[in-house]
Amino acid sequence: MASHLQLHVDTLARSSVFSDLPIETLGRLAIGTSEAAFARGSVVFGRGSASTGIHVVDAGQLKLTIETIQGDEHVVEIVQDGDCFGEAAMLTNRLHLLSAVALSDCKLLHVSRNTLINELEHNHALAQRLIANLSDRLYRRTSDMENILLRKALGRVARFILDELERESTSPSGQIQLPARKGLIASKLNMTQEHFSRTLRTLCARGKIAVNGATIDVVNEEGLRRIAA
Amino acid sequence: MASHLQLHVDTLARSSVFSDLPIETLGRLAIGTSEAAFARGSVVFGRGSASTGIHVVDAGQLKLTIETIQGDEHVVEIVQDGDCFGEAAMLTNRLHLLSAVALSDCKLLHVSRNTLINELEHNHALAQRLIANLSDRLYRRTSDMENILLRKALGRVARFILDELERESTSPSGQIQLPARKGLIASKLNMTQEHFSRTLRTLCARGKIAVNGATIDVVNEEGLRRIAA
DNA sequence: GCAAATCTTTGATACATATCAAAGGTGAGT
DNA sequence: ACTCACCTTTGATATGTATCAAAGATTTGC
Repeated sequence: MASHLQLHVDTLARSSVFSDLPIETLGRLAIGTSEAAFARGSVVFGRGSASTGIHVVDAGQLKLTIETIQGDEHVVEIVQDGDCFGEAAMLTNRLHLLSAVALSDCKLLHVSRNTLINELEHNHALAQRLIANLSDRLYRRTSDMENILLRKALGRVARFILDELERESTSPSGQIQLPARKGLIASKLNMTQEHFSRTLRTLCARGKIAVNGATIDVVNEEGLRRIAA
Repeated sequence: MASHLQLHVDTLARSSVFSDLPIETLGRLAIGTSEAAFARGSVVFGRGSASTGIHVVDAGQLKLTIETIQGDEHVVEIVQDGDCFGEAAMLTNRLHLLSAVALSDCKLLHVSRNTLINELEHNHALAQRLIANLSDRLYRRTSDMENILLRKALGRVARFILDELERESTSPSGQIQLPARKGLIASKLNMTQEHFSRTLRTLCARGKIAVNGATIDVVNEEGLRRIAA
């Protein structure tokens, strides 16, 4: 039992929201935390369901999507190790707008609403972490909107590649790995898979990039920048 | 001087973020607060500028937009009395993604970054208000994305009208007032002014609504709902 | 209350992107 | 290694929405 809790504490400490919080805080949160595995393709929560708490990804990858009744979907975000999701619905006490679906087998931690709300009642450090988390999310969401609404397909893809290039300062300069299947990225960029594929080829034809499966080499960064302006 | 501060305290108390906070908190915030008037059309802050604090609308109406260098713009939000804006850039300490432009003559309060950050350092009630404010904003932003990305023009306009209908529980049932110029609403719904105009006429032709200037009567709510599905 | 500026509607046309269909790849499980 | 399922590419066509242009309708400022 105690070791169970200790594992949860460790996992929480590795997440972006809860890292660096006092061990006592994590201990109290861990009591209201449960772990669950989700197989590839399973739905963690669906649009319109009530929020029961916040989810933290321990392992695996998930997509957060908005969907129509007819089955159209749009990927809003792809989350993985250390990310958390479902905060907005929990904190506003409203129904989930997004659906969360496992893209690979996942291990998730679930911190219950009550536990978090109670802790938040008197824990100022936690409140500050949450503020940082929410404002960052809001900022990035605004940035996504900017990319989707202001640019045409060619510019959106160019911007996406440049953003990835910046995020992956680790890998060999001038090369990125697509973070998910192309169809999902296309969806996040608000275009069809087919159109994404064609757009990538256009960028190749213009000598800006070279595509090799999920690997993209940026041949002409300055040119990309001009397209993404 | 003291009366100046008192006025700021009153205004802050009328805003959605700061209302119901202890008078002492508001007093401290008021010290770092300045008031400014902005004429119609003037820019409060532009995209890419550094955040200096948070803005609270005392009177007037503003648009928050994302813009391209070429001058294309998209309205992200229309703010007015009691609303505040600029939180995300301030709290993440990043540059403004949005531009804020006065749609009418405005009176704004500006709470400086330092003042707010300092107060936030030890004021838990304020932190909780900020969390509520941010999560609500994030939730609504997600909802906007849903409307823009999942529906075609006809559906977006239908959804917009239904949302307004719900917000305006005050006015005579089945009637709404457009909250801004049509061109701005069109932009918020990610379509041209021309297309918005045509879409409105289509909804009239189909017997769902009746348009009279900025007043829209909902003739067939159920039909609208079907279109907005 | 009138002129000027600004907003809105309408029409004709062009373009970006979606959709449908089918072939080519790639990877997982046996 | 082989098959089956799934992902990706390519092609042909359809459609939604933007753009350009100009006439009406409001609102603003003097």
